[in-house]
Amino acid sequence: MKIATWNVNSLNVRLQHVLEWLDIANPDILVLQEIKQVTEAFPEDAFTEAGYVSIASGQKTYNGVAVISRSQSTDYVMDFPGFEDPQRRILACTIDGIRVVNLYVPNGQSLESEKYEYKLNWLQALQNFLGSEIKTHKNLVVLGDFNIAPDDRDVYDPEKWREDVLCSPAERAALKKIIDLGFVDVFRQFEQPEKTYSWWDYRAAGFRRNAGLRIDLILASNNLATICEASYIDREPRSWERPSDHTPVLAEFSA
DNA sequence: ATGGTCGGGGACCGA
Repeated sequence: MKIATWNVNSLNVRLQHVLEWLDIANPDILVLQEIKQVTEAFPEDAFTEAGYVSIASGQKTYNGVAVISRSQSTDYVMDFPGFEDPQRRILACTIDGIRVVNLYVPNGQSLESEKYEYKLNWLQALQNFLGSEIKTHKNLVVLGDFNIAPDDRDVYDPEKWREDVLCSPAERAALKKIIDLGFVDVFRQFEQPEKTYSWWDYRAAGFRRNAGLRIDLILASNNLATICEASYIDREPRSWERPSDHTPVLAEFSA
């Protein structure tokens, strides 16, 4: 079972990249963020032709999440219970007995911004939701664009980013509380090359200089983590023409 | 700086 996450920064623009990558990587499940289109515009037929079923939760212009899978998905959740939010940032479903939670965590903009407050509130709602999900689903995988670099190892220039959004102590503490519910950041279960990132700024030749961050994560429940056989980042699509600023992150599970 | 969206210029958003 190969599971992947990719923030595509507009599926309208990136559909051919996604189809090409599905053909190369052949994941069983691919979750997407920032599809930036209304649900009705989601290109379901293109994924059907590629041999996948899909489900999307979109909105105009911003955000939007989708799940593409070889097997049918069921039991959808597209909102945190009791947390009013017009922004489409979560899509939970069950596939082949695995509970999959696809996330597009708010960016936060800056530590002084109201969007940062929204980010922290959103992370609290996520923690509440996952606290309940993990009780009912032994095999749970939570993956997506977390917009948090968990550790200084995940930042190309930690000193520069120390008190900045994506790296601030409050965000990292919120992530730790979520992981402490009973998850493993599976990428760190395995030996990895130094300076491995999942996002690079379009500006100032970020990718060429490898000035990146690891902010796209795959958290497996402790039970599921025991059958995780590999986790890695595929830099290739970031080198394609007119790429997303993120690249796919993968994990492989036995059975 | 760069890229996407909406809209028809330039503001907003991203990380």
